[in-house]
Amino acid sequence: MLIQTTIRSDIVNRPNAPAHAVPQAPNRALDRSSEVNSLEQSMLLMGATMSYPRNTEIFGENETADYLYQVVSGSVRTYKVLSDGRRQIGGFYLPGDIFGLELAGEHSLSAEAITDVKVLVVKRTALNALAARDATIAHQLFVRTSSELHRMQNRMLLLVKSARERVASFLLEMAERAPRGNAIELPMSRQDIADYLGLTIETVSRTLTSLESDAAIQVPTSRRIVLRNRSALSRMNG
Amino acid sequence: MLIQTTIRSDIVNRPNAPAHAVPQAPNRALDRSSEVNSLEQSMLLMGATMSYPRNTEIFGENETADYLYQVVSGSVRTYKVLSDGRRQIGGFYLPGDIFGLELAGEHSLSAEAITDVKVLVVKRTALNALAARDATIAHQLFVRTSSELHRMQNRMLLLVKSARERVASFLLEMAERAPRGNAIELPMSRQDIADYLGLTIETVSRTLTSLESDAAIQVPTSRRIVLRNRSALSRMNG
DNA sequence: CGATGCGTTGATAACTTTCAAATTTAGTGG
DNA sequence: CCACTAAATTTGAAAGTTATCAACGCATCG
Repeated sequence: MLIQTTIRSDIVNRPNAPAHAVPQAPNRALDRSSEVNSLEQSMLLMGATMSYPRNTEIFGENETADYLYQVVSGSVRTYKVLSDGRRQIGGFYLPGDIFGLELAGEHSLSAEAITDVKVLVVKRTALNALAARDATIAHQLFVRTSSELHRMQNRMLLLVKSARERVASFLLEMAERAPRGNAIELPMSRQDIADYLGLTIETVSRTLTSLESDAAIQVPTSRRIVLRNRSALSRMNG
Repeated sequence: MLIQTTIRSDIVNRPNAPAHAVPQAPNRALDRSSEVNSLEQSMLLMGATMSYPRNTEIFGENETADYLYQVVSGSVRTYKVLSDGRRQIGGFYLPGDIFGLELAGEHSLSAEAITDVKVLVVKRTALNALAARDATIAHQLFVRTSSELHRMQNRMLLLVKSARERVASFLLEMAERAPRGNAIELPMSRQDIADYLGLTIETVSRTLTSLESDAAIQVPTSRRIVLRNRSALSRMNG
């Protein structure tokens, strides 16, 4: 059985910030930073940094999953292509996020660089060996897998809603993950968003336009979105 | 952060079979049965059996998650109700399946008995204590959480598809989980199926009728479905 | 029986996709 | 730096899919 697991760091660096930058967010991550650091520090010690240009593949579905990745800078998407050509995006990974953790031997999704990307690459066998003798590391892996499961459950709830609700949820999710006040800098295209939400690009575009005319958001450029009324967006979330 | 985790046993007993029955399936579960048994046997030793009548609550969203449950007989659904009254079903649990494993203190979904149900109830603290001193148990918990994540990912793929594809996937999933040849005995109502697939009962009903007229299935009674052409159903799966 | 719950079927409305075209943005070479 | 081409996004109109509203059938249960 193939498992594609993704782990989100509690400490999300700003896009393009150097990997070793101290997170400037004065948020809740601090109260368990020591735990977070032990896994992240281990990865930093064991890992090598790799660069991938925009739109290149990091790993492919069904390749052996020998490595685990953490985004240093840039953004990554994982995806699956169905037999009829439709593409479903599994997730977006921002700096600090971990992706590509497989339980079994093969990746169940492919991963691509959305922008030029730097990733920290860690050998899976090395991390497993560490987890075997360090219960803290093992626990963190478990916790993060569980977190990812929780995220999936929310995603599941999202996917049964209307286009408007899906887009609103997506915007709130992105705003939470890369906080810059009320503005969001989207690294991904409309097509990526559409394939993430299970909609078409036209529907995503129209929905954004509609949210803008309702004064819930503002779209100064296609990749930049300002949240004008978060509570309205939250209400759409069900 | 609230985590609702669910674990599916590799050994799925037939509905209504006694908990201690030796699984009669001559399938792939055997090659790691010793591992599977150690968790299941531990639960059996530590747990107490409880009964819940049809349509009663086993636990509620936001209740403290002190226990973990394994279905002995009957079927269970987990669900979440959105603020506008819509209900999304998180999963169906058949005999052998484990549900209600939370990472944090509270359940993120509610659980109800679909039919009269017997469940094995295990104190979470007891199982955690066991996992702390038995790496095999801890590993099994991790593996099963990962498995659940994998199932969620497939579910995610399912939810972006058409009504026909969703229903086909649902039928194949149920057929795989409770194998009785080509017939499926559904414990849940059309409303449950609809809330699981993110559709309305009318659409589910019409889709079943349509699949029947295409000779892909046969619906002798509303709760009993015979798969007549699995490859046709699989093709719909993308 | 009559009431009630569940499932099916029909007609219509709402929403999303599809197909097509216009517009804006980004990238490239002079 | 500007002009040009290609790519991405937005907008429009029509078609397709699913939801909604309504009615009917069927079984169960008091």
